[in-house]
Amino acid sequence: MTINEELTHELLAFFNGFSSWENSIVRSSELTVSEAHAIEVLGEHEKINMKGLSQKLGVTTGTTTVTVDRLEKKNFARRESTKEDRRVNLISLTDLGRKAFQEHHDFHMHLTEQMMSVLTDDEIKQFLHTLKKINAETF
Amino acid sequence: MTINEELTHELLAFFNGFSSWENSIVRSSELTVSEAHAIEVLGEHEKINMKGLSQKLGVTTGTTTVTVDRLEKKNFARRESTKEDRRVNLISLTDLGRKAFQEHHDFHMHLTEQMMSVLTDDEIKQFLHTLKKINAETF
DNA sequence: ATCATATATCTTGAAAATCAAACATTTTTA
DNA sequence: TAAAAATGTTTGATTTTCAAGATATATGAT
Repeated sequence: MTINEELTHELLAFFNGFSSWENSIVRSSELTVSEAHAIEVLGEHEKINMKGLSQKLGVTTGTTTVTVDRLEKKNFARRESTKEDRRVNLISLTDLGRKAFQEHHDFHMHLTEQMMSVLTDDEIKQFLHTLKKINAETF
Repeated sequence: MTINEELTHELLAFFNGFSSWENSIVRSSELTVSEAHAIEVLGEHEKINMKGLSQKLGVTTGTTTVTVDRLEKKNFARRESTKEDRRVNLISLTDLGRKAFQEHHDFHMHLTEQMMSVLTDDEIKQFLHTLKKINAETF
């Protein structure tokens, strides 16, 4: 087995593990999966338009319209149109949405802590450095 | 921003990036998303039962029943019951399923290569080592 | 051996998630 | 200004999912 095959295997295991964890967290919360994902992104942007949100989520804008519709209906997010470009809707979290974000974010922080607890300080630093590089160059 | 917050942020970005990439790959293939995920898992196990497959995928067994139904209908996988425990179905890929796995796996190998191309050899080794540790201890 | 409990899987009914394509509106470009 | 491009929504269909209940089988305690 080449190192790239090993890496591919571990990356997939990591992705599936992360995904399973996320699903079980969301299942026991007030949010649906797509709502949670959208809130994760919205929590890191003061305001973001539909196109940008769709790209971050990796889905079509049509799908995002549906998701944001539901977030608005549940009072987690709001749309706001802009003067500069009247086609654009800027999405942001409401106070309630921000609260949901915090709760979900806390779970993620716990997961991170759990993952890091098996590593040395040097390994953690190196891991962060590598992740940053990969994210910046690949995604 | 603490290092754990940074890590959480980068992990989420990594997960979303990986997810978006996977979606766009699958969209341009003959497989649906859930079929592709199931095939990814099945490709790494000679045989696996419904419960195990469900856990690997992070979904309920009911959902997995539907997915495997479709894989069987499309002749990508087969169910096989066991003598030892007659409740259990062992799932495995057909030749056609194995071919689909290989094609999909090749895409993953390319993604891995692309990600690794921005790292030094040492960083790659360290990254693999860290991933293994995290997967073994966390998921 | 029998009965209660646990386990593995499937079924059902409903909701959520998704896409592609068509549409409306607005902006940009030629 | 007219055509092309961009942003977002709608539509119609399919896929994906869950929870809860049903079925069949296995296990454990008596």
